[in-house]
Amino acid sequence: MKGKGAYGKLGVVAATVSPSGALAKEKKRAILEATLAVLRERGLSGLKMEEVARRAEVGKGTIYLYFRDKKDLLKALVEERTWAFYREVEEEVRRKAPFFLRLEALLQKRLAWIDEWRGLWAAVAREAMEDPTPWLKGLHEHYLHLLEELIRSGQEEGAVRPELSPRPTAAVIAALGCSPQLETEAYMEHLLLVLRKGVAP
Amino acid sequence: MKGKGAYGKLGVVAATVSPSGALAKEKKRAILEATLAVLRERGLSGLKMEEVARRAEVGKGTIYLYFRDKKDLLKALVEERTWAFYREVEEEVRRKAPFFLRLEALLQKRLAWIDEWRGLWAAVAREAMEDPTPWLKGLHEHYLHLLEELIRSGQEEGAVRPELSPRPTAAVIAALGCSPQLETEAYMEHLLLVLRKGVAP
Amino acid sequence: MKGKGAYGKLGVVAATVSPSGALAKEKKRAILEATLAVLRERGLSGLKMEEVARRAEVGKGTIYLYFRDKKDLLKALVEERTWAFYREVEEEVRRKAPFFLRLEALLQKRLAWIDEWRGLWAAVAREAMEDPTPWLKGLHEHYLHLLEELIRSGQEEGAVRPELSPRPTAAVIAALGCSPQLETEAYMEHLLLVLRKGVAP
Amino acid sequence: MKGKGAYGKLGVVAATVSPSGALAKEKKRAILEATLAVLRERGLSGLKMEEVARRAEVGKGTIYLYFRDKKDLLKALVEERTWAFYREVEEEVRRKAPFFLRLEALLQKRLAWIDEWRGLWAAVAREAMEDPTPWLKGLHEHYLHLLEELIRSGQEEGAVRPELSPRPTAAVIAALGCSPQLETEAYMEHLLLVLRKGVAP
DNA sequence: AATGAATGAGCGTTCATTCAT
DNA sequence: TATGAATGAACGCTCATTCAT
Repeated sequence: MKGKGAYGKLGVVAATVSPSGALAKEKKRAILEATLAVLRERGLSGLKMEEVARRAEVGKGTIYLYFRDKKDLLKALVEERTWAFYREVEEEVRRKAPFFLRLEALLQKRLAWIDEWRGLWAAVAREAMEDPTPWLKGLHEHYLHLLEELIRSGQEEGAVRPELSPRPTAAVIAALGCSPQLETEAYMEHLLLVLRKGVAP
Repeated sequence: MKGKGAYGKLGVVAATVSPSGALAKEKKRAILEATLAVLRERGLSGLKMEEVARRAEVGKGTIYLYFRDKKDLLKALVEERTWAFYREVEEEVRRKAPFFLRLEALLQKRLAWIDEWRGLWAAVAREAMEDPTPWLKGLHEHYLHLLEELIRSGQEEGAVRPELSPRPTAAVIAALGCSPQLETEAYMEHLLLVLRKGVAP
Repeated sequence: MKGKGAYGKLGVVAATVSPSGALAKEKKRAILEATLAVLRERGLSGLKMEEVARRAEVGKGTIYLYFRDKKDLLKALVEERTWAFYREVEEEVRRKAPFFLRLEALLQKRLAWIDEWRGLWAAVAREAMEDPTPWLKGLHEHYLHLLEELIRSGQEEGAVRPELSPRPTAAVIAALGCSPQLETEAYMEHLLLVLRKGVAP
Repeated sequence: MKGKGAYGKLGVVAATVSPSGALAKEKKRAILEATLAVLRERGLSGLKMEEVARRAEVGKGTIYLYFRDKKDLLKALVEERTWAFYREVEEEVRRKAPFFLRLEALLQKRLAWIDEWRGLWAAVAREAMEDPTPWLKGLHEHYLHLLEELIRSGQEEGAVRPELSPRPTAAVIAALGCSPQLETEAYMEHLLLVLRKGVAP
């Protein structure tokens, strides 16, 4: 935060200090990907900037052209990955397909996402932000909205019991896979049982 | 030669049997308690041995009389707290009381436990152990058994729908509060609806 | 500036965070001495904490028990050395001895001091403080006062021409050796000529 | 292989003869000027090549077309500025004008020069050269010669007391403003008193 | 000639761990 | 048993320098 003054003569001062351009985006992506990979393999305390650089095949200093510091890198990672996941969920929710197919695909994505983080998501978010609580709340709210939308569309489609209120049901679905130890099979079995219209609970 | 020098050649590793005695136990407890407090306040990367010592009102070196190193301290913390929680759950499960009272008390305890860790539980466990997966699986299995036992006793008591299989239902209950953002109210509402015998789902 | 909280049970919280005690003072002194030595040999950009530690025969981390950071170390050095010099000057000024003996001794001390810093004094002061100007002004004012006192005592003693005003004369003496290149011999010759009562200028 | 790699094998060191041409000279000047500006504002440790480039409105790499490295840049700066000052002094010394006017103008220039460097001159010189002492001595000798010449011309003109030897007097004048804290008013007062012929000292 | 993205050696600083007391 | 001053390996980050364009 020292000398970010306007560079060059053109007023095209990028929003970030980062190098701009198409292949710059590519490099940024590579760094984020490497970060997650190291995080999964070595855990939070095993996350060293040097190894991230090695993994991303860039110089150590290069990371600092794209991210202010380690904290900023983690923040970018958490945000980017979380929104990417939500975009996928959104797509799935709005896809033209029978409710239970969409539900299953969505749950698979959720599990993949959980697995991707190995339970470190919350801890990384805490490292990344001063007070992560409001941000986390906001994210979760967004997720719940998507799931509510899914339930409603399932009810309109006639696949889901109409007497279920969307919000609590969404909350239950949201809980899936919060911990890597959950028995996903059993969880799904329960969901199918509870949601499916015309089946005795 | 101070610092992190070679760990005792000739196997003369000072067996960390810990000081014995009653007030020694008390000191150990104070250290573990301080560790969790610092963890909650400062996060995983903010956990410094020095601050733990200050909080526990002992010297920095004293911690090393009770725990081999930081990793060992974390391991002890995770184990101690987790088993303490399971003991409470067990007690609740076996208490002589109507099913739904026990269920509610249990869910409250679960929420308190979740809140206690602020989502750091998994990350701390990863710091503490080389390969945490089997250990975590074992723990969770134990928890599920307790919940299954609860469901069964509820069915025997006639409070829970007999057609629910205990295992999947236990899995759903176990998921409660895995993330601090879950809507616990909604979650409970859903559970009551689904479990309670004689109520249309 | 993180956790300076009260240590120990005794309320004897030292003014600094530094370890207190007699041999602690000794260590602090050794570090400061080493700092100046490195500074003289390697210049400002050649001043590495590691070499200071090696020179002071302490561990690198030990320096940080006595000084907050490099800047703080430099600040302590500048202050300590400067005041030490002024104390010597003061002693000389007030010594019971003929004026010209005191003047010569004082000028020798000044030269030793100048040589000690190798012209880096001002640069080090700038590294050490946010805005060094007022502090420098204050120091110099103190020095000028001492020299004025010297002139006046010389005049009372009858050794110095009474028509010289003390302040300007003090300013001229203060200028001696500001740069290591000054010809001290010539400078002294001039001073003797100008000051000595009863000698044609 | 980027970074600080081996300096051209086979002696293919791009002789830093600098780009030639008129506007090339202009660019070199801009870089030197920017260097001094940054030095004054941020001090020696705050002197970053990047900021120099920004100030000079050239690319960072461009600096390396005109100067071998940072050290070379500093050396060029010290030399250029010092000689420029001496040229001004020389001009003043040889100007056709009454002695005391020339003296005053010279002292003003000296003060401006001192102010320009903010006490960093010696430190910068030390950064710039391996062993700066002989070079500094040479410079100072040149300055003293000029001042001696001034004194002599003042004596020939009949304005300066003939009994003063030029060398010591030159040394005293040279000392003016060696430190930014000197009381220049007082210093001048003293000089006028001492030098002016026909005035009782 | 000019540029600035990329690099990595190097440095300041932290903090888990030891051990003399 | 208890302590905290001392240590140095390790890590985050900087910035002079290079070189493809």
